[in-house]
Amino acid sequence: MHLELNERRRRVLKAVIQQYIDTATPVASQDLARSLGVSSATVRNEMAALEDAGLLTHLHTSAGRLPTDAGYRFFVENLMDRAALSTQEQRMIQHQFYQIRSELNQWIHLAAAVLARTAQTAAVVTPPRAYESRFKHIELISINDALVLLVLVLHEGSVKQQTLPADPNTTQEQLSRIAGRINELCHEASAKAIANIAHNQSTNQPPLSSFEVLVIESVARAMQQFEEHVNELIHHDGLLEMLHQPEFGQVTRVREVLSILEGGTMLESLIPQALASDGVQVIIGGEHSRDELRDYSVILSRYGVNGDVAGVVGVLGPRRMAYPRSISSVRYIAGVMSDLMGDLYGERKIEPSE
Amino acid sequence: MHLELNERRRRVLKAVIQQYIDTATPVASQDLARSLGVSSATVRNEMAALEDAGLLTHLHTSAGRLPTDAGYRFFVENLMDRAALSTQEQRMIQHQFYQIRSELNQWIHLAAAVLARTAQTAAVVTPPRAYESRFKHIELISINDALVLLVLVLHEGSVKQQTLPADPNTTQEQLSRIAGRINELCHEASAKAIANIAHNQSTNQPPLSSFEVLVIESVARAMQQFEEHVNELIHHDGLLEMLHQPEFGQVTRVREVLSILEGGTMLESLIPQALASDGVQVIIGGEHSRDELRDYSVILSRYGVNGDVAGVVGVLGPRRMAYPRSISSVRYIAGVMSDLMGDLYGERKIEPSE
DNA sequence: GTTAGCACTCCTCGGCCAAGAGTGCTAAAG
DNA sequence: CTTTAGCACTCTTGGCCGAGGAGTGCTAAC
Repeated sequence: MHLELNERRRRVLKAVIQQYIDTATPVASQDLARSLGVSSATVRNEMAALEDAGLLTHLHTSAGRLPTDAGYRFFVENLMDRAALSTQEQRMIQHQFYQIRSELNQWIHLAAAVLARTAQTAAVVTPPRAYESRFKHIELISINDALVLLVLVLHEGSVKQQTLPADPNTTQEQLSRIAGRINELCHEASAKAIANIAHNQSTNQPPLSSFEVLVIESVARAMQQFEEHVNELIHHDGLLEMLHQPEFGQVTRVREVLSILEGGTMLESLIPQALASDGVQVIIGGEHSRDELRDYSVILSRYGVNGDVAGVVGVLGPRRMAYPRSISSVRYIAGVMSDLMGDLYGERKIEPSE
Repeated sequence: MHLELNERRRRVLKAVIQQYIDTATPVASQDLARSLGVSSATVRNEMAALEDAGLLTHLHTSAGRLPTDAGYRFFVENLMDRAALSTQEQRMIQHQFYQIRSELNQWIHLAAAVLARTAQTAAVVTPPRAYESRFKHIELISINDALVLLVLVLHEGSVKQQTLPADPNTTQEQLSRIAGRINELCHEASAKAIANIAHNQSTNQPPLSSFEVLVIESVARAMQQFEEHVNELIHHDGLLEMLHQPEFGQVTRVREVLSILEGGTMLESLIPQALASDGVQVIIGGEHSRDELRDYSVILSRYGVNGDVAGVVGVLGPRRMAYPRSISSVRYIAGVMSDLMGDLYGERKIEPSE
């Protein structure tokens, strides 16, 4: 991967990629001659060499050069200026997260919005998910004669709600007592452990009422669903802005992007991969085996608290993407979100029990 | 609006519109001659009359006819067959809602998905919102030494969560006691009433601790925000499928739709209008004053429990939309959702107090 | 009132050509 | 051996033209 390239050849490659990212037009030898202080013929020779090396290509004889996947890859790994976001931008982002730090379920909206604006492409964010969710607390609230609202709080802070049928005339006091008992029974338990509590009735003293069993089973089911992330949704933002990029001149491109985002590729393939990796993942075009990604690049990072709970944040854009800026943005925002989550319950890791 | 049109002329108009909806191609006199049992010349005469009446138009001399806004309007109000969904479809939809009836926050996802598939256009759904939200219940859950999770349940069943800073070493028992006191203080109260509780400290006996005031203020703020629907989001689905329609041949169309959905037109203009109206609203093309809607039609219906809590469900598509099917779908799904919400807490309306 | 016939209009699409962009090669210069 | 000027060559792009075709509007006959 790390090819032998002399200094000037690297400069040419870098210049081609930067200009192509900037203008979306194949770059001609003439364009670089001036800034490199050599003639266009010399640049052409260098370009031809880079093309032999598989880093550049061109669309037809009389067209300028543009990078291949390998070219972009080399750029990202060896050539690119790793510019961080300006401190001003960092402050703004921090500030916005600070504003809503208490509203957990707005995080993903904010993260997607900020990332889309900062990286100037479409952003994707998944909500944080526990590897193994642990029970924290339930609450039972009477809604009317026959219905009860079950609010389930999981350890990493996510809240699930559900309604359950109840015996008529169950009072709120009774419900609170029941909730209290279940909270003790299920304290810190995993989904499996809770399912067992409902099934191995005999060990419970006094035995559980049928309503209590129903509640416990509902809790177990909700936690299992949560772990299998049946409900996991990808939130995205910035699609509209991305459509102004020239690569989206025809509607099929738009359809491709939408079907990557909403049609499963993201969820089935990219997100799991990002969850399983450390650091920022950069996937350029056809490097990924999924054919529908051929013309797109994806930059993803896990965020969260190590080994405890994690989500994914990142961007999706055309292969011709502002890699330096996008990578910095993804890295920075993943960091901010991880810090915030650390504040919320990272400490618990250090002080083992509550 | 209700023009004088003889029977045959109505038949011609209806046939033109149905065929145009079907094929997206201007319809020629020849196309209708067979099915109407007259010659193409006769059809042409009728078409010319309909054009004079402002119900049809054509793009250039040698092109077939297509409906104007007024033509579609006449069709929707006087000509269209009001076919209900098949009982099989109805059962399927009912069944799907039944499956997730307990998971309130999945309703809008399901509704949008089902509607998009049934009506075969893009669907939009807003979550149910109370006209004036009333306090139901809070719960305070210790997350770690310095942070507390506040879970707020509103009367119509929605749940808000928020984290608050707390004195170190506050125990869960203390928090539960505080929650209990606040639950009593705020019982069934409105946002304003709760804000007053926090401000008119003097009336409280014993006086509220600073943490209690913080909690109450947070509750009041959350409820106010909820009423002003600062956070109200429109969920949509089916965009990808709609892009296969021939009107989306160029990307500007896609941008237009996205900016209607996400750029404010929906939220600022259409949703409030639908919330304020009874029944199914049909807005055809330029009938609405917003220029960006010129080429689109919108069908919206309020759903919910009358005077208590309501949301909006509907579809957005090209003007050439399958009105009969879309209108039936929107009406039916709004009905199903209203029924479900009625089950949840509509009864309360009949039995005045809890 | 209906319809056959026909002239007329306007769009669509393919082919063609000129202009332009940019390369690759060659041969000369450094 | 590297660099560069020069030039022929290739391929795209955009405009233009003209044939073909679709569908109308009108007129005159039924």
